[in-house]
Amino acid sequence: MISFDSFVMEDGSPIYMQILLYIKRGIVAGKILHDDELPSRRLLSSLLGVNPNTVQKAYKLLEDEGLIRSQTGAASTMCLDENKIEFVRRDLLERDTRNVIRTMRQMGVTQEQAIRLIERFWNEVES
Amino acid sequence: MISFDSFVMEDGSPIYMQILLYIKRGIVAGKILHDDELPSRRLLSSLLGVNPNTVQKAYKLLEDEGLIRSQTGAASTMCLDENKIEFVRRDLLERDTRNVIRTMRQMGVTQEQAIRLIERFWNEVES
Amino acid sequence: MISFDSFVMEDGSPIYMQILLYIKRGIVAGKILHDDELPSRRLLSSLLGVNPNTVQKAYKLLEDEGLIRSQTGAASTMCLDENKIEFVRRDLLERDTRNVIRTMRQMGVTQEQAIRLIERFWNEVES
Amino acid sequence: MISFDSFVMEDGSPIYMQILLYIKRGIVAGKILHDDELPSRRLLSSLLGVNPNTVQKAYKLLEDEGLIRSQTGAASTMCLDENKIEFVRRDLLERDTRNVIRTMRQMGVTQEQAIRLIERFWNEVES
DNA sequence: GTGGTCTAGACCACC
DNA sequence: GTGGTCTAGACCACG
Repeated sequence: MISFDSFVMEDGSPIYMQILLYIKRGIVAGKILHDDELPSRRLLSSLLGVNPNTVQKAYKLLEDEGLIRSQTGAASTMCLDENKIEFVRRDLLERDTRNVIRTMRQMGVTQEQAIRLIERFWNEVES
Repeated sequence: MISFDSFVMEDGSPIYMQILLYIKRGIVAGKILHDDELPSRRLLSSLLGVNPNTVQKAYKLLEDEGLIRSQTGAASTMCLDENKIEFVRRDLLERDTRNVIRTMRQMGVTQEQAIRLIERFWNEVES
Repeated sequence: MISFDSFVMEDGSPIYMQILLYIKRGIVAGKILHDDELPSRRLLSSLLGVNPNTVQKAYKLLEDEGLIRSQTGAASTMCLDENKIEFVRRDLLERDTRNVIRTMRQMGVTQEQAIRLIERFWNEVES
Repeated sequence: MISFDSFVMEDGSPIYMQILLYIKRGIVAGKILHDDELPSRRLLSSLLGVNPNTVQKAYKLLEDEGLIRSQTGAASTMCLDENKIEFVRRDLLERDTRNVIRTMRQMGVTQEQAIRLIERFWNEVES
């Protein structure tokens, strides 16, 4: 069963999108594998303290992307292969990195300063 | 007049918030100074391809924070001093860095890999 | 459920203000009581042929005044006590009366003529 | 020259509309007559403390209704006849009276109470 | 279904 | 031209 222990809710972006990205990042990290079972809508919504509809929306989008297989009466499972994983990896890793860099540069931070910032805060951030 | 040349619109967060943060990051970068003139709501909205009200919302929030001075019939101007700038800097730098790190860790990226990614993409990102 | 049967839309003042005043006048009239349920934003907006946001604005202002209690997923309800009712009564009765008198006097109508006009039209106006 | 001494600015309705109605009510009152001269845009705007454009807008609407005659280089003058006056009278007097009555009835005020209110406040209201 | 927010377009008052 | 407000429509999260 996929763990949501390290899920941290932020505000500013829709909850269903945060759930969706959390799962995609787990795929990139290799922590979420083919055939892994997802928690039920009901269970996850109670874990995260959100509405079941919100979880449903995230699952639905992942299913539309072909990353999740749902069947009534049984747990949804991940439906991955090397191609999909590679696609998600490229998409997320590059996009996130580029966003970081753009943000830092907007603040006038140099490459060296950015690296220093990451080193300084790396071990403080809650996992 | 404050330049929005390097503004890049993303999705996932409200447009008015992206505008607000772009300005705050310019303050941190030292590219936006006290008494600098802001583009009018109409001009900026047409530059960014959004509704004037969306710009208005960003400006209004900055005015509520005391970072902008508005008077009808004249251009809005920045209203900064050392204290305000330092406050914005601390707020943004930490928040952005922590977000980056959390995202990276969710993707199973180590500190060393994160630094490598930044080095690799730093010069590719449009300024 | 509070009735809006006798609501008549005019132009010249913002719709959200007309809705707000209609409710306040119902409070003064004793037709709207503590714990009465308000129609939902969507229902009322469709009844009046306006946008749900316009209703939302009126409700929000009433909530800010403490006259309405709202919670997502449930109907909004009136939140009244004797003090609030008396405050609204004094505010509205005087303000409306003074406006009437100023208008009439601008038109050169004497007190006697004004009373005659009211007597003449009183029973013609739709309730 | 038409006097604006008793003009009282309210909020909630556009200023240009208040000016327009003030003039129409003066017509109804018989205080404004055919061929009377209107103050210039510039003079009236400074008297009322508003923008010349706002006065211009009111004058323009009155001109469109045929109640005002404008000619460059000379003062605008009222352009009235019995028909127009009667039309304005019916329009304003009836509309205002009906509005008053509807407002009062919404507040649960009886005809007798309404008359009492008017008698009570009549002499208090600034002319 | 409920309340709340974000974006959009038109209008008002001012310079 | 400027800043500000009102109305409108779509979307989000919740019950």
